[in-house]
Amino acid sequence: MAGSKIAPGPIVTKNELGPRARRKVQRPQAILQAAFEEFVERGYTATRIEDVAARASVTKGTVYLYFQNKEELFQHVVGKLSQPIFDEKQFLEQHQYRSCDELVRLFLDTLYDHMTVNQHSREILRFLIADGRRFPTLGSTHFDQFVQPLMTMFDRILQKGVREGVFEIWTNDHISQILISPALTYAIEMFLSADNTKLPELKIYINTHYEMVMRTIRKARLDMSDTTRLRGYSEALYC
Amino acid sequence: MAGSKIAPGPIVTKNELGPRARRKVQRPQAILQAAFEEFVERGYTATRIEDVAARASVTKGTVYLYFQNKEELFQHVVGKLSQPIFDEKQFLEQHQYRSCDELVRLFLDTLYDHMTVNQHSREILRFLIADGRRFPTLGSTHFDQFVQPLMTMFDRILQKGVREGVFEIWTNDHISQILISPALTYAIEMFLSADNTKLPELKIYINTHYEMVMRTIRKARLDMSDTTRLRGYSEALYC
Amino acid sequence: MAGSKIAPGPIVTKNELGPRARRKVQRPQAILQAAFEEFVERGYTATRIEDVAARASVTKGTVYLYFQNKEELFQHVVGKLSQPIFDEKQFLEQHQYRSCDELVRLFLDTLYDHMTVNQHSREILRFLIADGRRFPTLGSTHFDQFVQPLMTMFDRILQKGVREGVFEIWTNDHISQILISPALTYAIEMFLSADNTKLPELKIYINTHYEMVMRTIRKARLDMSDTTRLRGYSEALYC
Amino acid sequence: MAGSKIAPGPIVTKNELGPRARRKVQRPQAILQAAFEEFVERGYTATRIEDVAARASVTKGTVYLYFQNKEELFQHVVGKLSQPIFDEKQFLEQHQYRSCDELVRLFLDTLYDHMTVNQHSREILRFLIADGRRFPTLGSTHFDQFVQPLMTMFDRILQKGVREGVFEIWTNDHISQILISPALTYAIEMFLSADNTKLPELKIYINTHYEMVMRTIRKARLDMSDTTRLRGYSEALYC
DNA sequence: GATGAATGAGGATTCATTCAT
DNA sequence: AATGAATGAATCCTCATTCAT
Repeated sequence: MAGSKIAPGPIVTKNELGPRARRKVQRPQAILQAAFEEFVERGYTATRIEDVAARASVTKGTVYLYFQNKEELFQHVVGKLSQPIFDEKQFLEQHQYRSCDELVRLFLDTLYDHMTVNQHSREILRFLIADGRRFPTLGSTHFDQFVQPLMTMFDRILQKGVREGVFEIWTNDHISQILISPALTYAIEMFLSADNTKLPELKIYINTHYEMVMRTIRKARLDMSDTTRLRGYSEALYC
Repeated sequence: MAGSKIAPGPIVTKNELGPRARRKVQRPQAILQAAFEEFVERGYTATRIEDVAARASVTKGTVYLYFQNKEELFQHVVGKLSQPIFDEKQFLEQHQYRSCDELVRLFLDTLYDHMTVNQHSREILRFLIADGRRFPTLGSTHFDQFVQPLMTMFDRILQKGVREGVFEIWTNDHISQILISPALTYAIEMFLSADNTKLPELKIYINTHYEMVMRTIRKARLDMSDTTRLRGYSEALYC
Repeated sequence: MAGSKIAPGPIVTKNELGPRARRKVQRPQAILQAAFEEFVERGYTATRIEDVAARASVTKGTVYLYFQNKEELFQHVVGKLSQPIFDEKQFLEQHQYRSCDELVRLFLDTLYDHMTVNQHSREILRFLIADGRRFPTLGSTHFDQFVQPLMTMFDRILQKGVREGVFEIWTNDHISQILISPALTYAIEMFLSADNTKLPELKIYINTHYEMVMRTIRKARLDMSDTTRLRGYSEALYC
Repeated sequence: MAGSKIAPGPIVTKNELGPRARRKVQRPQAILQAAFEEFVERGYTATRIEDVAARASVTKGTVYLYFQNKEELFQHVVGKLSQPIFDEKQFLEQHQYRSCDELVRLFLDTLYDHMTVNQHSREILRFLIADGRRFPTLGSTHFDQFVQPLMTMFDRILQKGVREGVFEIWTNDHISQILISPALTYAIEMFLSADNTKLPELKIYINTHYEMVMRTIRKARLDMSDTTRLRGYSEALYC
């Protein structure tokens, strides 16, 4: 920009930024974070730009310095959240020597962990549902960017299991979606219960979910005689 | 509930109501219906009382004749929706001679049918999620009135199956909730996909869901040599 | 509207309006008048709806009850002003026995009268000039509705004079426009001089204007010895 | 005037200015020019300092370095424009041997030329009319600096004609103003017609204007018998 | 009971102006 | 001298709510 010609302030030889420049980089981040929190707390319509600004410790005007308007701000917030929560390749490589059963368990653990720990991954759902009508693109965008990758990865694990003869999938119709569903239910319960009093204890919930998955897809081995088998590896992974 | 004020006093066996009285009874119903539709379409904040009024073919003032304010109107709308979608006793009596497998299937069919056909049953979810923060009571109210009964009924079916020796349930922790989850996922997908292009075909989806449930809970499949393999432990857990 | 069904208030048999209805008719007029005055005083951009409202003794909201937004209000104001200031047929019939000289004088008198007495007829010019860029349609609309009729009428008078042999017009090019110009100059001076101190005295100004017109178009003056001096050439040009 | 601060200190006979000093001189000029163009395009209120700055290739801050605030900037712009468009003495000396008829024609040609070619001379009018109320001094200032000199010069030509016995002025009341009026009308039409489609062809318009003037003021000579006299000199001057 | 005109608090957005760099 | 990030007053417009008819 024009600034480069004039080189305002010290000619920075090192890679340090002046306080102005540093702030200019941080501001939009701070605003996005503040906006996220406000949107989460109140929803799109009820969120006031002024509150976003206050939370980011700036004033109204500053928000408009970085974002055209409220809608654009919202889109940016959601866009940032829609990023895939974990990298497929990395996941598979990292755990390439695990059994398929263990992969399923790891997948679930990672998924619930994200949902629980990472507020972002969870609250985006609320946006999509609450303001989906107002921003029709959001839904499909998020689906492509966030949900689809999850599904695909789970599918890969299933297929791996099938190839290795440990899983048996009787249909390809929506099977991943159905098997993952309890995680969604849990997420939704999380924001339905204002106080988390009635919320299921996560550990136990995952156990049951995992068991459901395994019972659904594990190949029935004729020579099974160890009734405690299910317990074993589950406990090995999850303590 | 609040509905009692408004509820048309169902059983008017004798003399019909005069036109005045009839209107007095119908007006609030019409307004509630209109409000429901508007709230569904736009969410709480974005819904304007005037639009509700117009949709109900009355004027703003009239709305305030029957409801204190916008918030009360909303509460009434949600309250009305939260009523259980199907009656447990009736369901069980009606199908008392069915096998447990069939009961599960019937339960699922009924559930999906309600969600698909009955906009109310589906959209209430959106309310809860979208405006849950604004109305903290909603979540738990709805849970008690709407979700819990569903859960309980499914539980009864499971228990019946266990008693009859066809189902085997290894845990009591959230099992109903987890087994029903795919229905919730479907509902959410319904309002996330603006156009219903990508929506799974319902029949197939239910089939997979049903299969998942049965594989999870059905006692040792016939083609397995050891049909009793899991019994002991399941009974130990489930009392 | 809905009101008719219910007939609010007394069933008015005579042609009296209730206080509400009466106000409803008067309000838009009052708002338009107030808007006109504010726009005149400050121009489009600097005029605040709230001030318009205050001047009309209502509140902001009421203005928006009758006009979509500021721009529409402005358009209405201008539209109302653009109406022709006097009726051509009526003017000609009313004065059919006057001499052409008298008609010219009457035309000028009427024109200046409107400009002087009727603030509207004068101030519209300011709008067109000041905010013409913002509302491109205004200019041509006003020209068609307001200026063109004036011009046409003046033309008719000239032609009448030519037919009767008292006027002689050597060209058709913009002659009306040029002969009327001093009125425009006067109008503009009127709003350029904040205090009307330096303003020409109207009567004298019109006299000079009239004389200018007559000297330009009157056929050979009587005190000239050669009354036919210009005839040939004028007829050649004007057909 | 205010211009003195900014005016480049006209007579720099000796040593050239260094780049710094040169910029110090050029900046305000560039800003004034940019401001002029923006004010012309949008009017006072709708013009944003930032746009002025951008057009002058500087930043907002720089504008405030040279001008206290928006209003002062505007005053400077108008002040600069109000300078007389042509020098009376120069004009008269330059054309001292022309006939009075020719002087009138020359005067008109110069006037229209300025209005047409020189955007400044024309647009100042728009300022005065559009924002006259906001800046009451503007009107009279401009009148004194711009209009009055024009009028006076035209008066001088008339008086010269009278002295030489070719013009006959029957009154002193506003005669110059009235005779010059068509030029104003033309100017106004220029900015009323967004596209210059309907605009009169300038050459022809001036011809008619000139003819009007001459018919109004030329002394009726008894011995006139040459009906083509008017054509002659008009064509001589204007081809 | 019903109406709908009127209200005015509230929120999005703009932009002149300041000032640290 | 120049920059441009930050400010916040100002203004348009909306809409829940009231109340005279």
